[in-house]
Amino acid sequence: MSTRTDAPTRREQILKEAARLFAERGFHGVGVDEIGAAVGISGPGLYRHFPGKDAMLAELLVGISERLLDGGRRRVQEAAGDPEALLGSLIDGHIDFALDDRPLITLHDRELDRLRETDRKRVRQLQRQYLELWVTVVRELYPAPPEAEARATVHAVFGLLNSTPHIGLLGRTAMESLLRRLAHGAFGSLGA
Amino acid sequence: MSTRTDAPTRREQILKEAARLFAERGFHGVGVDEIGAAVGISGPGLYRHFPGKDAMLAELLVGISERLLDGGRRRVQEAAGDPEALLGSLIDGHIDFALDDRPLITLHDRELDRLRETDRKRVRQLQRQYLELWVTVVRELYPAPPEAEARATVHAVFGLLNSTPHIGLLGRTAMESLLRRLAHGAFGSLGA
DNA sequence: CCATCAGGTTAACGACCGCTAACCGCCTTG
DNA sequence: CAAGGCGGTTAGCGGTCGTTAACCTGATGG
Repeated sequence: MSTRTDAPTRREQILKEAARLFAERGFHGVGVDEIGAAVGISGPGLYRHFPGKDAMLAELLVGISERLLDGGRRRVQEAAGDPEALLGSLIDGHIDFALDDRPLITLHDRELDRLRETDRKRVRQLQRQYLELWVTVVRELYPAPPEAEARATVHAVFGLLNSTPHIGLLGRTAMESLLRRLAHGAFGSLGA
Repeated sequence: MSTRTDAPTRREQILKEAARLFAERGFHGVGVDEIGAAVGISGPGLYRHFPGKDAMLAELLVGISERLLDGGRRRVQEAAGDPEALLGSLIDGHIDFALDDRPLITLHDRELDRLRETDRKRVRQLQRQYLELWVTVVRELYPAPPEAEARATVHAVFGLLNSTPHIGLLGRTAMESLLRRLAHGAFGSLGA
């Protein structure tokens, strides 16, 4: 667990505020002037840090997809050979992500089509690989259902876990354990 | 079950295509010319049927919210006194909706903030009432969890059921029964 | 101590978008 | 058969948006 203590760079500030604004009002609904204002500079000043508005969205989506996949792969390494523990670990990791980076989780399946084809393909590939991690372990644990069904199940559980943006009043840890229970309950129904 | 055989009106064509386009590219990402082109007329021709682009989105969102709530209330009437059957009925109804009106389900929690305050409040109120239907029956069936938890659970299951936009290759009926099983599995975890 | 450069500023341009204006043909109906 | 309105059309206006141009300033380092 490496925690950063140094101040965020201007680039990072911009990305964070852009993520929040894009999630709130949609990519096309946010102007560069607003993003600039959110970090205390004015619109065109952003172009010292990014070649364009598209590039900000691209970096956000590629970034989150890479971090999700990396985290998933790390967990596969750690819990190799114990599918049950691994699935639990993947669920916990995804929940942490959904609760910590709410705007990014929102963007991640909402604004994908606003990317240039190159970036979009890259993001989709990363997402597919991440999903594949889940599908593999789900199929080890529940061999009965056909692959398409396992895939759809994982998708649906993602939808369940990512539903968190809408909610507030339950507290972080309570929400965490609730989502964990619900996800396990959903997967469990594959065995019955 | 009342099925319509008469041809759709121009208004209905417009709403359907607008829903599809809004879901695909976002409200701000679609121009009125595109919507017009999708129904074979050109941009400004739409203003013979709607006072503006906002009004199309408003009618779509209010419409879907009302239909969801009406269907839910009907099911509450039909299955009154049998919470288990009622929850099953609500789940089935929501699944039908999610599979039949995919673009609308997408819009419904994605573009709500693009509405004028009046319409937004109305939609939110309808959504809240619909959610309340679910929360009531869930609390009857699983009295242990506090209300906030029941509410978050219903939200999460909505996320699960609405995840269907992303998927295709499983076939309508297979998807239907899978989602039903997953939703019951998630709710079931509240009793353990 | 001056040159450089990173990181800002404001002005402005061209494209696009929602919407209005003005016009028109066709069906309906008294 | 004339009148009117329904449902279109094209032209164009005003505003906004992403981006570029030109300029400025304070810190840095040889």
